[in-house]
Amino acid sequence: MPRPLCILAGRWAQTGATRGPSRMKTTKTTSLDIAAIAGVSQSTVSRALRNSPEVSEETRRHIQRIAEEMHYTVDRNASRLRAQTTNTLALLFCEDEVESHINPFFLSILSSAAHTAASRGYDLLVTFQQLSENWVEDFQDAHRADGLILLGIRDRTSYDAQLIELAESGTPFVIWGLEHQVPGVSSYVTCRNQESAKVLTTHLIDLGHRHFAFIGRTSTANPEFTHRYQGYMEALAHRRIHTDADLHIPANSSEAEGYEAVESLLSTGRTVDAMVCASDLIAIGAIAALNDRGLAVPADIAVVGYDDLPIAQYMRPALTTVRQDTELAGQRLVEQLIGLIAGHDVQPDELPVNLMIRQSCGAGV
Amino acid sequence: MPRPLCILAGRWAQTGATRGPSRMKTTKTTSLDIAAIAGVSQSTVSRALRNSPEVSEETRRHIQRIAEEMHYTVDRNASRLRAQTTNTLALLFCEDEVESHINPFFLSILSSAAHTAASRGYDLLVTFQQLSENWVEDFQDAHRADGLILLGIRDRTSYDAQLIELAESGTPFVIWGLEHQVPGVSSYVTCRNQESAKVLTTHLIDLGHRHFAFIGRTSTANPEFTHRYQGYMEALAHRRIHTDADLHIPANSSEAEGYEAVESLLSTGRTVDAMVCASDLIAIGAIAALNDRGLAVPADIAVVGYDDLPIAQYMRPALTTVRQDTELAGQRLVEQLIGLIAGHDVQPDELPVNLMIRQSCGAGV
DNA sequence: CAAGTTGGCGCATTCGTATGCATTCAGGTG
DNA sequence: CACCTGAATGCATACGAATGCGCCAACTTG
Repeated sequence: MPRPLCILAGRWAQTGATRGPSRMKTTKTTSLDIAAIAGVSQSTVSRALRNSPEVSEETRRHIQRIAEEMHYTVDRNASRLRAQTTNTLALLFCEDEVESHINPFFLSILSSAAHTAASRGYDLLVTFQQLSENWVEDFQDAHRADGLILLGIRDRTSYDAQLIELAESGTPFVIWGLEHQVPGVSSYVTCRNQESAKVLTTHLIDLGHRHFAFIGRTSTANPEFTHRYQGYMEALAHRRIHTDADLHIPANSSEAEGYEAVESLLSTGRTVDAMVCASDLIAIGAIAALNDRGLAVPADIAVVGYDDLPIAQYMRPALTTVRQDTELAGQRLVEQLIGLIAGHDVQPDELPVNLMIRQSCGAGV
Repeated sequence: MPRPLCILAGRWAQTGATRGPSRMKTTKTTSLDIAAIAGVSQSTVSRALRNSPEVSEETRRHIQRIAEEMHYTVDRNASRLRAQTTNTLALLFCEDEVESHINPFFLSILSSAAHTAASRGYDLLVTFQQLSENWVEDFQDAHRADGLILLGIRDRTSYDAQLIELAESGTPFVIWGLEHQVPGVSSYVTCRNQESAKVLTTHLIDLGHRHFAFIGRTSTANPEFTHRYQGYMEALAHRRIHTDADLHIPANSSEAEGYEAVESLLSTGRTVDAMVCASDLIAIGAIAALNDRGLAVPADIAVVGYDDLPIAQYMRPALTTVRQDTELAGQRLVEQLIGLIAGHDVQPDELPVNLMIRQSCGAGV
């Protein structure tokens, strides 16, 4: 028996002058149209396009070919409404008012995260969020995103309450750079900050430096910098090198604060021959300040940073620093988040890093 | 007569163990729930929350208060499906395979665009798009976004066909840095590249430089650089300063190409005392190359860039460059796009720029 | 060969909101 | 006082895809 003859959905050419000027609008192609052409039901079309095992191989191919020919694409809003999902991940840059420009470092994470999300069929929503606002309602209740990626959370204390609320609401999320995990709900990705800072500092010691300073604000509030500081102190302790508390200057990650930190350090008149900066931005500011005081890097003083921004290898002297694998980071953030959304247990990642030895430490080529 | 007694929608506490482990799920609050509590119909709730003039001031306030107390938020998927809109803007970073890392310059545009979009009630979707893929179906047909913002289109020829297709599909879009307009459908935002390059070059001439080179690839393919080059040539012509064709070295916007360009320039043995780079990244690479050859900036040779990346003011010598107002750029891109979506006629923007005179040109403080 | 099994598909309903149209009621008019 | 007007609200449906359930035919099995 032949398939029943089908009537093409008869809704065409409603010239909808609603929006643009003179924008022609034939009614959009729907799964019903495809069904009619393929001679099957709409349900079958839906299943075929989602690769459900319930449709036969043959029918599936038939439908998929027609869909492609018709340039049909599943309407995401309808799909999402019905399935109660968003297929969207939200990436939040958490901003301080203090820090006006975002760390360029995050851009490469963003890029990698966007690629990974796309390849997994997820959309990526980007927002820049103030501390004060509350995300939970926005993202969970309004079905804006299935899960969150949090970048730039440096000040844990300010965020703690919100993180707890977020976790309690059951919204899956992953954090970059802060070891905060609620099994089944949230996870994190960090780099081996402490270990790498220790290696980096040891390298400076091996080069003969003995008078160290550390620039970067540490506190429970600032976990990455704190771990780097701990690694630094470990290396010094291990080699029995003394350092004073006033040789640790707080600074957030910006050129400006790096600059200021060095100015205040120099004004104390302390002797320093090596400076470990908690980020490249700080190092860049620090080197500028040193130059302005007539001090040469690395001849008079060695400086190292952390992040390996693209600029690091093109500065003169080129900056010795620690490269974090931002591509992997973005990828893992997304993969973990998708795992959490699917209800899996995921393991946090502590990514390996690479020491990039260049000239600013006095050892480079 | 009192309002009819209302029955609370009786759908609660279905423990849906579909997704997470042990994730409690009471049924989501809907506009029907709000309606029941407020003692009105769902339609009225919908209208009240959208501030429709059809509901009385009193009812509106009543409903809005209840909605707030219940932490109710409109479900975006349902709303979008019904209204056939997405309230979403897509921002595409158009990538070359060549250029692996994105210009940090774009990050600040992104940030500003995200803020502006949010304040207008739009979501911002970010993707990194390959040349080859076709956006039209994805974004228009699948209701992924109401309009597109295109960043990083440098090579016009490769994109032209796609831009035309996009315009024909009626998808509103705006482009950064490329003067491409289809009235009612697309528009653009650029900076006054030519004018500012002329001013910048004239400044170098005033400082006494006479032997110029320009580094940056120009072609119809690369409109921003081309305009900067034109401004540069205008300034030279105006002051009757001669320059040869081989003193114009092509380079895309990256440190690496800037570096190479200078190497190839120096290997020709030509005398040059001022170098105009089409972007800061190029200038950074160029300065590195000069240093590596033992040439001092600005003592032996002046170098200027374009973009005013954050790093520019912290290099030593600090880089003389042209600041583009990225905040305004992001804002205008979004505002134009929203205008186009609403069916308005919008005017392209040519934003003013600022000359940032620092040390690398030999004039700075 | 009858009875049970299963792969493949269709029917009907559902997701939560927006909106055209019908309805109601208060106030104004001739 | 009958009638009209308009403001405010309710009713019913549509948006387009996903999915539980039921049906049918083609098998398998004893």
